[in-house]
Amino acid sequence: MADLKQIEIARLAGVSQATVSRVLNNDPQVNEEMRQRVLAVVESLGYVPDARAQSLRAQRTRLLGLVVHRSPSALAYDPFFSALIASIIDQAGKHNYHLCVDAARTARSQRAIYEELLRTRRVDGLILVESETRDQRIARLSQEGFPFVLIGRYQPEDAIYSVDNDNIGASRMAVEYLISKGHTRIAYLGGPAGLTVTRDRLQGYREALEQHGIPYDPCLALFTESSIAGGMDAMRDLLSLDQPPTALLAMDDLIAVGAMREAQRRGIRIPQQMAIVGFNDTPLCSLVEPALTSVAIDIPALARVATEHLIHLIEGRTVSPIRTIVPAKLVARESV
Amino acid sequence: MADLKQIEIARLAGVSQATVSRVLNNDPQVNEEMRQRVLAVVESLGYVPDARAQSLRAQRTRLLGLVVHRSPSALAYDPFFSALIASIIDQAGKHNYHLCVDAARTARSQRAIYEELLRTRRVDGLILVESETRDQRIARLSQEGFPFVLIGRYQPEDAIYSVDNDNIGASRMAVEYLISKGHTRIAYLGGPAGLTVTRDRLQGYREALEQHGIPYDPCLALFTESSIAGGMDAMRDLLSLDQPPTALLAMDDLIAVGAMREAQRRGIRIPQQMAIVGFNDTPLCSLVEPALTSVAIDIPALARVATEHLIHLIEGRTVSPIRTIVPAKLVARESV
DNA sequence: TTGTAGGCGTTATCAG
DNA sequence: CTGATAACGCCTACAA
Repeated sequence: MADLKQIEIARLAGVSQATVSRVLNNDPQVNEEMRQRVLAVVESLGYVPDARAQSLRAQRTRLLGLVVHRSPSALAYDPFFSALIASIIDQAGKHNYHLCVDAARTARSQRAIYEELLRTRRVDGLILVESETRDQRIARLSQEGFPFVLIGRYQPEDAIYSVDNDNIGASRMAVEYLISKGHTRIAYLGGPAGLTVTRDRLQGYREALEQHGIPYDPCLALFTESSIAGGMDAMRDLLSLDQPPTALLAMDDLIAVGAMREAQRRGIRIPQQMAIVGFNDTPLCSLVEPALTSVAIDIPALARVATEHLIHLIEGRTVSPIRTIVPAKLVARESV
Repeated sequence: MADLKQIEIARLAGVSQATVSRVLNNDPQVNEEMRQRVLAVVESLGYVPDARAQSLRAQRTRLLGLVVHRSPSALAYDPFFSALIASIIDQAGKHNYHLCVDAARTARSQRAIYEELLRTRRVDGLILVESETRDQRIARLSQEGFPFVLIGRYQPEDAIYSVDNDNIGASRMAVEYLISKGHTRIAYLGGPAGLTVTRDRLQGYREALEQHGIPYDPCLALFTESSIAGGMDAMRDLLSLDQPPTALLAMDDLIAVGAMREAQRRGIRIPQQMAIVGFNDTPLCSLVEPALTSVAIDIPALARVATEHLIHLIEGRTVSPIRTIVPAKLVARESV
């Protein structure tokens, strides 16, 4: 039962091992009778081909890779990442691929993990997230000709496959919403400054301000890590300003919730004294008091496009690099 | 650059391919000079062995499998699972293993996924979670002699490797805490009734009641799905009872938060009119108002033990099956 | 239509 | 101590 291989099946069915292989691969030109004979044995023993041998032979593992730049605890509590991973697993499964997830805490180990995944050919392709302006990984992977897609942005935009939210537009929309509510002193809480998402959303923020004749005040644009603690820190900084803002757009819900908590801790009422908009529309939004207004990202769509493009790339159906933009929308709740 | 193999290295170093392999595997009996010559070429070209070939040859992939019985969206928003996955990735990485995560929505596809992972030998071993009393998977895997560990419980307990929280004890402790606060009408909200966790925590609940002479009322023990919606439903049921409870222990934080929300929506004050204890001590606890008292599970410890035992099993260091219990503790906040 | 045989890149067992 | 050589299980020309 344990070490079943095609040659065993062949013996029992009285055919050659090659025929077994052909039957299993639906080769149309095998005699119907033999096919049945082989299939009968295969079924009865529950034979399934060895993925390791197939991987070597076919030069592909049917494994997709995703490396997350988070410590385990940060990953665990970031609903955006959890949702993304879940959606990718789902999509990959539909195409008969599996997902191999790795985490890289330190910058040094990041490098090593990407190298290992790439060079060992353990995975057929990679999905990249959280791109930086001059992303080392992207340069490396393009140069090696390794299949990958980016969820994010990279320049020049037509150089690689990428999928992204309409970050600039979504951010502009969110700020315009705040302006329409009468706010003019609006802060922006970004994630790490190097990330393209941070910058794109900053740009949308600035565009909206400019369009409404509100001067951009650099004191109101802060960068922090994507966590509740990061949001709390940022809010402390904002409140120590001479002229604190009356509204803020945070780059994700964790930051927004952290900021909200810190403000409330100091007796500031939301939304009366401080309006807050988050990003990602995670379930957190409806759990906090008041419920958080947030920009909804279509994570399943992001995952779907990324996965499908990657599989196309892997399977050699080469099309020219494509950039896909997934729309976002504002979900109004009580925090504005 | 692309298709580098040992034979290329061998040619450039002027040795045989076998020697290259030996050097890479730290065979102590290769001449130091040759070793250096080979290593020089390896370094300069950045050669790394092909994992696919190694997998076939060694009959192992260095991949661990985890199948999550959740729909993508449910998985995404369940902090317990996210934390568990993250911790396993972390541990596996330390032993040079990777994690392959799959999700099985329907019962039918579950079966298929386990079969495929097992039979194709795509992964070297499996980590199982959410065991049921008569778990099909476990019977199957034991029978096939496939390496696996269970995070949960299965009987007989010494038949397999398993790691578990002290669920009975933890639950008893939580209920005793509620009793010490003067409650006598205490409800239990379990997850799906077939799961051993659900039953174990129910048992601890009953033991605590019994010990304090409080009769067990089956109307107060409800089973629902692990989600906020599940908790809301359950609370509705509880409140429609003739004698609603004044306190409740929920099997996880999602259920607890759902129950809390529903109670608050109906004007019930927490903890004055209804005390609530959750399970897992996820970050949700400090996000809700009032902050949720919860039983803290040591997820990293669970992941560590499970991963290490599994790797032992895979690598053939056979010890007799072991059951490990990880202690839990109560984290008191404001909801009691 | 079917069988034979070579090779995917490694590792490990032999001789030398 | 090193170099041929044979697997590992599968797929696919090529030959029959």
